[in-house]
Amino acid sequence: MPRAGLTPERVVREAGDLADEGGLAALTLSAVAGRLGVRQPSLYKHIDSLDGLQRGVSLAAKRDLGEALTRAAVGRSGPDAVRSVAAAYRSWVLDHPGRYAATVRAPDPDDEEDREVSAEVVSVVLAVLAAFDLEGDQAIDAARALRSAIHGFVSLEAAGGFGLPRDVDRSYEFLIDSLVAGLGRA
Amino acid sequence: MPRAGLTPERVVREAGDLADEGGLAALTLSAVAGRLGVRQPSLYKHIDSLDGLQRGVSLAAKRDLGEALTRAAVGRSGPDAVRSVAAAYRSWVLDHPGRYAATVRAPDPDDEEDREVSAEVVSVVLAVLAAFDLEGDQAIDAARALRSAIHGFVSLEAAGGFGLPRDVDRSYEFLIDSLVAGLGRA
DNA sequence: GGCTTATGGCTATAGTCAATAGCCAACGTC
DNA sequence: GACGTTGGCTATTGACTATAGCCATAAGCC
Repeated sequence: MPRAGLTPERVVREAGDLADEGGLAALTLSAVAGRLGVRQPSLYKHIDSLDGLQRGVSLAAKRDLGEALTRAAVGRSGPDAVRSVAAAYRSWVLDHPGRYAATVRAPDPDDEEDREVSAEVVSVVLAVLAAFDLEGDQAIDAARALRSAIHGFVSLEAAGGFGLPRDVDRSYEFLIDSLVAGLGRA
Repeated sequence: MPRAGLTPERVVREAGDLADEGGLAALTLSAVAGRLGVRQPSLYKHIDSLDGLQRGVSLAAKRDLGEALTRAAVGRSGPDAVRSVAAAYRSWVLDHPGRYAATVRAPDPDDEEDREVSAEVVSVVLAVLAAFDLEGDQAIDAARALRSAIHGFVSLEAAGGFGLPRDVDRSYEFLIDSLVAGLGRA
């Protein structure tokens, strides 16, 4: 038996690709193994469980999303930065629907690594709102609001939830612009 | 064998209860059958498939949510109506997390019945925004924005996505108030 | 009441999953 | 080149969806 040269990283990457192509439900160990040219039980040499694999996909996705958001934020501030980050968020999700779905699963509250990468995403959102002169709790509220709006929109969009024939790009701009206009004037 | 007196409605209701108690993942035919005092294959006399059962749970949930929103809207208008509907939406979801999760699954685009009950929810949102003098596409944009914001917030909340120790009720109020303030000023 | 038919339970079973046990060849180390 | 570790493998278990086919109950009809 020649070795396939697997690593946890390769398995996680392939699992992410599979999820993006066929939805999170298509992420089965058999399917991942098939893609890697290996039998299903062999994966257990590299992962703990299906749950662990999904966690791996989720962590990698959050890291990647966080980097994309950071890139979108550099050199910008205020409403401009918010719009840029929001656009980057949505476009990342549309490119990686399955990986994004993996990030949504409720994490174990004392999963330190997960908290860390999640905090990074939140920190970009907080940083981008810094120019709005919100203090203390209001800054947290605003970050939650922006995250909620973006997450809600892209989730509904990904689930095919927008039935009416209205341009989705414009609706997204409207949402972000409205929220930006409303922050601090509530 | 005494008959258990099942109906599709009872099966769907029990399935919804199960989903609310243990999460959508806990919704298995064996578990539903166990609750109804019946063997798993017997359910197939009342439902088509697990997928069909989930669709049933989703439709019933959307109907129930729609009614709750309608009740919250009557006799109110403007920002007051928006806040009332938003509060009703969130509280319904917190009461029925599993049923709500069932509604999120991407429906078949030509499922007429699903389109109908989904449209009812959207129509409440549109009605509640009527006082904001938005015309044509802007009304659709605003409805999408409000739905996205609410859905995003409650989804993140249900998934345990708000780590920081800030009161969640107040963050929700902030979100809705900010959006209301921003509508029309974008 | 008795006959017929449709219906709603049941057992048995196939097929797909995740997961574990235990085997053996390939590789690294000395 | 021998040795231990590692990364594949087959076989198997148990949970799940789903189907096939049985039979008692309930409903309708004379």
